[in-house]
Amino acid sequence: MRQSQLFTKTRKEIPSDETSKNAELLIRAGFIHKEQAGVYSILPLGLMVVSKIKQIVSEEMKSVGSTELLMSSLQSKELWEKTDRWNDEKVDVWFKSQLKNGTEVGFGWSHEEPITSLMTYHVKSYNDLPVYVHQFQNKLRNEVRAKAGIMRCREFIMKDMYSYSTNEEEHMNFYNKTIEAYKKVFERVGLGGNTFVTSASGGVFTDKFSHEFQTICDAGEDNIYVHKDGKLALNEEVFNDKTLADLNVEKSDFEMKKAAEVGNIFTFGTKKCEELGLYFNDSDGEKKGVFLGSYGIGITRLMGVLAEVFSDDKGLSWPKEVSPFHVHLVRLGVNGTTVSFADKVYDDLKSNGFTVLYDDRDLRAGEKFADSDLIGIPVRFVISDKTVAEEKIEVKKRKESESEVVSLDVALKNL
RNA sequence: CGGAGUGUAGUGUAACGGCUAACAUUCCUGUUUUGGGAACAGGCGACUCUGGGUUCGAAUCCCAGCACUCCGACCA
Repeated sequence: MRQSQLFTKTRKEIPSDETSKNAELLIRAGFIHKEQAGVYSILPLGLMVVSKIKQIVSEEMKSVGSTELLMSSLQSKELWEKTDRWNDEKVDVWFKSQLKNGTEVGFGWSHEEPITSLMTYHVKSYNDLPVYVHQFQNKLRNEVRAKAGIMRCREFIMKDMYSYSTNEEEHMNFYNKTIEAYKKVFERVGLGGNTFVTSASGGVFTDKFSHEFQTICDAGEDNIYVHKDGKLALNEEVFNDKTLADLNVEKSDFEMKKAAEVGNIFTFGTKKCEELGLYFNDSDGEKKGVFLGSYGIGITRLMGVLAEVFSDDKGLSWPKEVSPFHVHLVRLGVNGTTVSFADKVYDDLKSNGFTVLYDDRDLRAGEKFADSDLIGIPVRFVISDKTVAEEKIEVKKRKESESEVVSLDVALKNL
């Protein structure tokens, strides 16, 4: 798109009410807008990043056999009472309201209950299982304290996936496939090297262990212990003598790191489905409870982690896979030849299937470069009165300081 | 939810209890400029978070509320 049509403005000044790097940069560059503490609107550039992340997650979820749906945000009290999770003493993040007639409703902070209830209408037999579904949805959680920019919000986008299996073995098969799929997600968004699968407690979800995906990041809220082999990692909450003994490892082989939880997976077992009346008839005619698993990735939090990890003193620096555009085409100068050449390159890039942010504004070079660095598209093409004579383009990568002047054909190889 | 701090043009800051609340930036007009956030001139923009109180006089002091940030507790 033409940058002259992008309504968002960049800011030089750091917002005084933000101290986290992710929020500072994302706000300054025009990716998000703060509405309240822990509540952010997503602006066009931010939405492009969110869409890229969603696309990657969606592809990987589909690769393990999940189909996408979209649950409602308003939820009924009765369902959550069946599993004893309506009570504010049990779940303290509920936002609740009531209908005009006094009926109480909750705003979805998670969807195990409603989606399991939904499944009772569709799952009757072992022939109907397994079922894997996921959605991208705005979760509402009444966090006592929002913090760290978009890392912990009261409203945020989450991918949640649910698996319904006939037995534990079938469940574990999917669970393990999902671990691999999650690893691919984090590799694809550029965080493969610093994201660890860690064992953690199940929290309010389950009595069993769960697995978290933790990305090493100063803005994170968790402390994890990474084993020197680089493969095993444990959350602080389960880093104790018993766990170490169970795993047969030495405490001294671990190093503590600050990390942000970008994904997690839980095994529920059959209890919740039984509480909500989700049973199936097995091949021998026996009625059995369905085996449930739950799998989350915080999409907006992931954007925050990406901003934290991929940025420098000049601004954001997106990995190629999640950048809002493939290339930032910066035009310097307004003489006719330069403009028409830049317009042509813009059209050529688009027709080659690339997404382009075309800085067609009549501003000085310094301001354009500063904006370009701040927004952080990985590749910049500069067209100016200097380069236009030979119909060349100056290519500069966001992470590098040198640039080269080449023809369009050569420049394309950088994308 | 405990503790600490901060609320002044869109943004970032200043102003001893005392003149029309200042400066920078953004934005608007114009001139000149055009490879790292240009220069000059003019202009718009603030009931100083809200409500009380002290005082001849409050952005400034006091109280309450609200908002925001940080620390802790909590936490997918």
